Amino acid sequence: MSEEEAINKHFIYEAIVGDLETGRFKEVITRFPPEPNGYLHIGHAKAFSIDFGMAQAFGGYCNLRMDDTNPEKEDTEYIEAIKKDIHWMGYDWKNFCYASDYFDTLYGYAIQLIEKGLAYVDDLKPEQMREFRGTLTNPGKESPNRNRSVEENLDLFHRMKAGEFEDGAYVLRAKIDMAHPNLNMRDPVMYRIKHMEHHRTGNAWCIYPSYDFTHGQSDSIEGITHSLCSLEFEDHRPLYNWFCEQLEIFHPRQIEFSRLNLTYTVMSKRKLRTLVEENYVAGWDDPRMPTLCGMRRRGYTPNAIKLFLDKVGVTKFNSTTDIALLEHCVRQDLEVTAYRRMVVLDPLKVVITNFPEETEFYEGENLPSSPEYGSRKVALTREIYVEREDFMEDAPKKFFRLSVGREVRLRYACYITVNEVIKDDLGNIVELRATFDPESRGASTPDGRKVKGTIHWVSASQNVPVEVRIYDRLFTVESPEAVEDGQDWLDSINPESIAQVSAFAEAAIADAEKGAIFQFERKGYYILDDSTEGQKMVFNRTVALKDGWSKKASQ
RNA sequence: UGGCCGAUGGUGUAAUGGUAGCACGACGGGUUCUGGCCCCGUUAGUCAAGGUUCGAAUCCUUGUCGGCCAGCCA
Repeated sequence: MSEEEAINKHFIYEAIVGDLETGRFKEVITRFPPEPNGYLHIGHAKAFSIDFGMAQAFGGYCNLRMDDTNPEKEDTEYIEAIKKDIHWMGYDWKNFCYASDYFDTLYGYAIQLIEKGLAYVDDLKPEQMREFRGTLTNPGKESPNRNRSVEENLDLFHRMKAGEFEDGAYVLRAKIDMAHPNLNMRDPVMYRIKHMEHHRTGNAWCIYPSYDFTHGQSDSIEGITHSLCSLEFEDHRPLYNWFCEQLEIFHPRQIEFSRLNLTYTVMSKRKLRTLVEENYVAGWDDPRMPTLCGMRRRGYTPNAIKLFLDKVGVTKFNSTTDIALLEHCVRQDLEVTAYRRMVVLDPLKVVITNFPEETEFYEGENLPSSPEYGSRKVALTREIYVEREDFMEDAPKKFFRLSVGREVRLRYACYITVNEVIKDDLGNIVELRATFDPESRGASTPDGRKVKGTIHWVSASQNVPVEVRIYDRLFTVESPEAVEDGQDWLDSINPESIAQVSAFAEAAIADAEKGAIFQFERKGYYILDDSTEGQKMVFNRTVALKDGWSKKASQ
């Protein structure tokens, strides 16, 4: 179920096998190249699981490289968060690098291309550049500067670097083919002028290389054999290859796969940022966010995420995975790892009238399927709380819970039967009176009679009051990004994606450490929030248990 | 009406010229000290049309539909 599981032999795996067989490469070295301008989400987790996973599968290694070629957008704040999230997922990199480590080398490469007559300095304004580029259906026009002499290009490029020009005054472009059907090949920009401090190189540079002129060469410098990326870079592969060929440097192979999309959420960095900045959520690590830090706070485990990614697979098909699959995977993981505890979320008092004054203690196994994990003592007293929804006055025949005259098992403890319903002046049920069968202590009876229903409960006097945040899907529609005309994607945010209730937990919960995940029996999985302030514990609901009853009842 | 890529049940995928399988979901049943887990069953698919072949999801052609590309973003 974990790392021992056979690896997915997807098309990239097969491609690598092929490369090893033909001798194109002798080893497998990959890289994960995030831009440090946001937090990692589960889509990134798919990407880096492929990067690290393929390296691992073939006995190679993977580098972590910050793609920091644009000082406008990047921030060191994100770098530590990115490292933390990758480590959390259980991966480690061989080398930690920055694209900015290669600025000197890249500058040298640019000069080589100029000298070969394959790059030129252009002073076309951005609007002109757009005009000259042509359109999808029409070829572009060559810039009047395209045939500058090598000497002049060299001089201008040096002066660009020396800071003689304003932002945008000049760019360095590759000289390829203005009529190329792939627009990326129509003399793409290699360097632009930005008088801006860089988080690592400070003010050493006022020209910065573009993605296209950085990525492949960075891969090459690091000896990356397989540069795995998402589908939108397919169109850039010819350019990636062109630079490697013209520069005559080590030539990695770029292979593209489709990104992960999930129903009921959004995955674009821009939209996630909007949710955070416009306070639709409490932050990047809000448990409703698909960010790794959000999912961590929500109670998703690395193993659950890996299980999920494994089921999603790796293809070139643009797909949207049902979030129900992710939810299934967390349940699958937590089912066998999360200790059971009883917590009543919507309390209704029950007085067991024939119960002694003394507290009785029963054993509740932490993990009923694995007794070796031990048990805890559960206190039963004369007054207890049960879930309000577990009582019904006019109950249908199939309602296997509390109702007057119906015997029900208190989990781990004994059998009780409600015989009186107490209401307030408004007719609201405020308390139940019940009796227990002394013979049923231990949750079974000598006569072996069956009780169909078992409910969870908590002592009314020996419990721990806790706060519980019940999270649900962030959006009410499957595809929040597919907005109709006149609608805004923000309109479909689920107003009920968070609800907070005060609950009573059994005493054993008091020992829980932050980040501990429990199954609140019959309800769902909950994690003790890191930010738990004061003495009252706060739990976040990871996911509800499947509920066959409410499904049936609602039909 | 440019280029590149893609298309298998509702969803995500497997089958690499030889019985279309798995998982999720949905539905029905069994079991049960969690209406959970587990077990059993049902549902439902090769985008279309031609061609190659003894045989095509797979190869070829054409078409249809979908994605990406006209940042001095990545």
